[in-house]
Amino acid sequence: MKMSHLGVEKLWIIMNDAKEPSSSISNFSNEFQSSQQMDWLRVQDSLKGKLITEDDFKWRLPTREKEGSCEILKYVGGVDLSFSKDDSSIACGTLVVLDLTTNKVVYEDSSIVRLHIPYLPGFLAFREAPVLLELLDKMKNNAHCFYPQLLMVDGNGLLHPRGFGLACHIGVLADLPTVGVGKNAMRSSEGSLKPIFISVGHRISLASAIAIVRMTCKFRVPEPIRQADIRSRERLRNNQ
DNA sequence: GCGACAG
DNA sequence: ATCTTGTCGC
Repeated sequence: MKMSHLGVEKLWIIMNDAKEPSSSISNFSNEFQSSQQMDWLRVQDSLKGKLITEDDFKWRLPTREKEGSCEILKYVGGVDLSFSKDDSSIACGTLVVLDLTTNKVVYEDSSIVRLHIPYLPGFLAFREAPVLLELLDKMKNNAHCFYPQLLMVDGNGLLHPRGFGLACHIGVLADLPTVGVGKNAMRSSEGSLKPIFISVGHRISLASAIAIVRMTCKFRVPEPIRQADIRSRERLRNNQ
């Protein structure tokens, strides 16, 4: 009840924030964009109702002690998009899966697409999620044995103006535990040299999210995301 | 009026 | 996100 109230308030604010444009073209364009954003706010609000922000998985973190018959976290996925320098609407979405026991990439798939949705702060998911969800879907439908038990997303989770960033969006729609990894804060906070911003995506607690990111960080950015980033850039360079 | 604003 | 050169260090 509180949530729906909040949603309505925000719609109202956006409409009243819209400045009066001088030409009717931009008037129409602005109104179109506003109504689009109203839809998006409703989608975010509704998906947020399904969000789980605590540990909700059957596996457990790898430890050095030998565990019983419990499933151990082994396959961690990473997703990222790269963009063409010539045509900024051309993007390559990439999904990789790392085996934590060997630290090797055991799965890689990517897709080059033309994006029609612009990037708008706070609405990144509507631009980037579709390609990534498709890559996940393809893997799941094939019942691939390396399908990730957890997914790291290049973008924020709860660290978002409405508490529903790209990592949450993908997590809920794919029904997969996700962790958000941001490389810039929405509100700049230069406390460290170059921090990364870890936030809860879906079906995981912040403590677990941090622990898992830690154990996959060879460099600043956790390896699953770093590999997705490197490989998507590479594919865009060669192919198309 | 100026700066901020995930990727 | 992308543009952009060299440079310091393992």
